[in-house]
Amino acid sequence: MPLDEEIYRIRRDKLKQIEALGQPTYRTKYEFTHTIEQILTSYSNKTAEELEKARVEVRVAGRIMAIRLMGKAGFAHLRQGGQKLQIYVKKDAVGDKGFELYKLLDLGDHIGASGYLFRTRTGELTIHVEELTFLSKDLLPLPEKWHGLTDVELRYRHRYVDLVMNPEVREVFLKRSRMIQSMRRTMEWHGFVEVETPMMQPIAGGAVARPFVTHHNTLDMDLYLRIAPELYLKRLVVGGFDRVYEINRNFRNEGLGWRWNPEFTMLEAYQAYTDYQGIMKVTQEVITEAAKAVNGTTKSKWTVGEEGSQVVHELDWAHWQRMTMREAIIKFWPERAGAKAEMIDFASAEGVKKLVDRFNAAHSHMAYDPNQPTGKTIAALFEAVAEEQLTQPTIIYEFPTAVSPLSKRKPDEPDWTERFEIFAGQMEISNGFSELNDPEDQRRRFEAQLKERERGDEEAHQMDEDYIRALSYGMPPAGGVGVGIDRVCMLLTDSHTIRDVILFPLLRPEKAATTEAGSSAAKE
RNA sequence: GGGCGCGUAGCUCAGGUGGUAGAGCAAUGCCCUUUUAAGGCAUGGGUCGCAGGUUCGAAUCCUGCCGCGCUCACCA
Repeated sequence: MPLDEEIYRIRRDKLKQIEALGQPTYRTKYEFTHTIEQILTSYSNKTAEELEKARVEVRVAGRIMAIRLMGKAGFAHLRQGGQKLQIYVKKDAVGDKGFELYKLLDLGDHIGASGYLFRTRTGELTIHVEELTFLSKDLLPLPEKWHGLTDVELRYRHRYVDLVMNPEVREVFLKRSRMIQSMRRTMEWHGFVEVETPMMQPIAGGAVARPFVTHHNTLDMDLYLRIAPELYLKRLVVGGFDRVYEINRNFRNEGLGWRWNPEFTMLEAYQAYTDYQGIMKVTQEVITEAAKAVNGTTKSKWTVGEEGSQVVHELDWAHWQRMTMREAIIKFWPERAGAKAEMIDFASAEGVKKLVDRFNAAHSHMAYDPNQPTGKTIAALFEAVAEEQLTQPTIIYEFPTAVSPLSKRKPDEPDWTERFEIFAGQMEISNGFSELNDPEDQRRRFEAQLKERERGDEEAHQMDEDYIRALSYGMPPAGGVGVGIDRVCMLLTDSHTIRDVILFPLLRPEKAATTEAGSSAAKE
């Protein structure tokens, strides 16, 4: 019999013995007087004498994380709400039955304990237990107490165990919660209304990505899980919601990686009567306030590099660097690539091609397709040259029209749009622009995207006639933005994989995949 | 998808250049009424990821597969 089955059986037997002691095995509730955190904050500064003089009676509940039996007395550590408190169980104090119960407890069990506070010889604040109440049994063995659960796969697959064993994991998700609360507060403060728009859409629009497909039986139609809420939120701006936002999941059927999970959370917002500069200001404030809510300061640590040669950056969320995409390419132009790029180079396809040639001669490779629009090449060049240099929060603005099918053009440079992205820690964390509200221009942009699609770009935007109709009813000028919540959370918690800020990241199924793949391979 | 690495007890890990499996924690029994990675004595626990191959003999060598991690390309 495998060990965990044996332990399971042994612990079920103990459960029966516990019942025989008169303790319901899965009772419905336990009235506690204090959380463990309350006890720690209220009594940590009380001396042994003070606790003795004015006895403090408490009832707490928690999970046993350590247990030490010494003949006719014993200790245990209870954890509840992320905090730990020791209890002391003495046969004289809890009686024969109470002590029998104590001896039947295992690591991981939930119990209630009532008694009074005291300090042990070593000074640790402890409950002197007078009554033990059994609450729930852990039938499966917890991981080793010292190293905890470190196997990354098990940590993600058995997140519940990860959370029990690794307090710092719990802390990251508490910070994530505080971060999102703060973002909602800031948006509300600015008069934005939170809405929910479809997750299942007949046309997957509002971004450039491959969608997941699903099917509705009664209507017999294919639907796409949304890749962005953008086009629906802008329909709401048409409808008179001047300030509107949504915090919710997007789904993109693409690769996984340290910054990519197929479902991820986005804050997306639209503000009427402003442009990309206006929405940029709101976005900066949302992130600055979130940083404060998470870490109590606008600074956060960002550790880069392998263990041993680590560099710790201090990200400053109150000071934002700013440059146009073209300025960024010029600024970060690598010395190895010869003469620096100049503004004039971006004005023609030939100029851009020369830049790519120079860059590729010095570096390894940047894909270049002479048939694709020049703007697309410039954007690719930016990613190759500058993106990995962007550690501190940096706003990059003015993007090529060719890669910005939903943004308004710059009045003086129609090949460029009023669009910005925010970068930090080598990641894009936000994307915003002055929203294109000319329905005829929008139709031409969609048509240009359709051409890209015909050229084989599966991710190019689809035509959305209803969206054009909405614009035709008149959308006020507006600025809009999306903020990648998971990535901001990574940056604010010094987490270097998106899986550490998503409670249940996508993994291959545990057993089924193995068996299925195995059996189909056997058939072939 | 390509490259590199990993998979041994419930957990954290040794071992491995071929000779049939080890530690600590966890578990079980006994001792112990202020311990704290409690301690002491004893005991149980493994298809060494899966399937084939080489061999008298495979955890170890070879092949394939599965899973995981890192990395490159595409993507927020």
